[in-house]
Amino acid sequence: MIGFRAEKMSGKSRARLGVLETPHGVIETPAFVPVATQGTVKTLTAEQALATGSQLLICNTFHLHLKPGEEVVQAQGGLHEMMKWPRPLMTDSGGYQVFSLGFGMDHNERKVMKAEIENKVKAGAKPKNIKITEDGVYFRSPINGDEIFISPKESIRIQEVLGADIIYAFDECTPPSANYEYTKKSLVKTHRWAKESLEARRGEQAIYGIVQGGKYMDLREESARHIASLGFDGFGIGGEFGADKETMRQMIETVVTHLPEEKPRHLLGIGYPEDIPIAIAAGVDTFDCIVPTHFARHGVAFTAVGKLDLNKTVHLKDASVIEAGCGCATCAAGYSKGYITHLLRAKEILGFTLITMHNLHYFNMLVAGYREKIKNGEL
RNA sequence: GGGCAGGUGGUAGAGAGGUCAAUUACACGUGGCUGUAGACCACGCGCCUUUAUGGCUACGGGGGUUCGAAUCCCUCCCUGCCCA
Repeated sequence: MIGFRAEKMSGKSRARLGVLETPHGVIETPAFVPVATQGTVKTLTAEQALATGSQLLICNTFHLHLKPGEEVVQAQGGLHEMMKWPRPLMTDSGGYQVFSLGFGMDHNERKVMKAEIENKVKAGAKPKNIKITEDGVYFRSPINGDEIFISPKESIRIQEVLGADIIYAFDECTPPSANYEYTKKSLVKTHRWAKESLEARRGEQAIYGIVQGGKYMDLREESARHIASLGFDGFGIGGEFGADKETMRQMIETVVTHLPEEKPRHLLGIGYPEDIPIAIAAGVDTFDCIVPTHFARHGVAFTAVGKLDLNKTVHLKDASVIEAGCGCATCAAGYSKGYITHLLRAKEILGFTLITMHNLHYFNMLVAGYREKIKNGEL
């Protein structure tokens, strides 16, 4: 089980400084949560991930069920032991894959759309590669085409075998292109699945319910109220929030207003550095995002002055580090931009590791800075 | 000296008379990426412009055949292998 206490509430926003206690240690919140989908922060050892200042990781139920299978993880002593990650873990339920392997794949749709889009997913629409039923979702394994059925009960069963500290209810992450009617119908299902997920839990793990509702404010409110009433240990806020950052801010704030103060809130899959203060100010305690790790493998480093594309040949003769004064393992050791650019161009995996370490450190330090600001009454 | 095989865009390598400014890959360039399908994807990549069913110059050099040549013929130059 987990415990959460807010140490300080901001007077300027809904932001709060807190401590989340878990069987594998405490997390100072707000906290950034690196993504470790397949039981690894891609390109890093657990020791390296720890060295970036990461406190909590999120793994993925669907992917670990597929490979290596939860029984293998169990035979390895559970997720923490297998990964050699001594600190807290959460597992996402597989609800995101209902989007990413469903409509997301069909329409080449992203979770966050940069502009208004056509609401082409209407009630009754069916994704090509998966089958969403009232009871659960039939997936096709991207590995070998096997059919994989995940229901709330099955997701919880898998998550209990995996053994993270915090698990999630199974939900449907709706696509940005979903119209009102589709989103509303999906929400009814997600709410029922939330209850079934909660009832399926047998162990001592904390379980978070997930608020959906897409970009529709009334559905978001309804969802927050409903999920808050079910007795979860904490809350995830999923899906997308409309076309611009201001809408996102309002949406998250509204959702948070309807969630109990004494329980932790996790924003799923957000965000870019500029999204982080928005989420924190709206009252979010933890948030995960693939951006620092994913971009690292595409050669992009994050710095105080913006993104730096290290693929570019202009960096080859640059002997300076990614960011002067940066305390990450990469910059502290003096690995130069030129060297990293060379590694990327030579397709040497060390390049990815070096940028991943920098990026995660950058995100973690950014959030540590916001914790400081809350402490000092500046946020 | 003789014989054989070749010379195509940054590189490798297709193409064997019109549909070729030339398949493809790599390299290169520019964008994208928000609970990870993706160490990935998209686009561009001779030059010019009024960006078009546009113009110009191009498949080693020169000459020829043909309505039309990267593709056929002659010749020169160069490269590799084999024989002397």
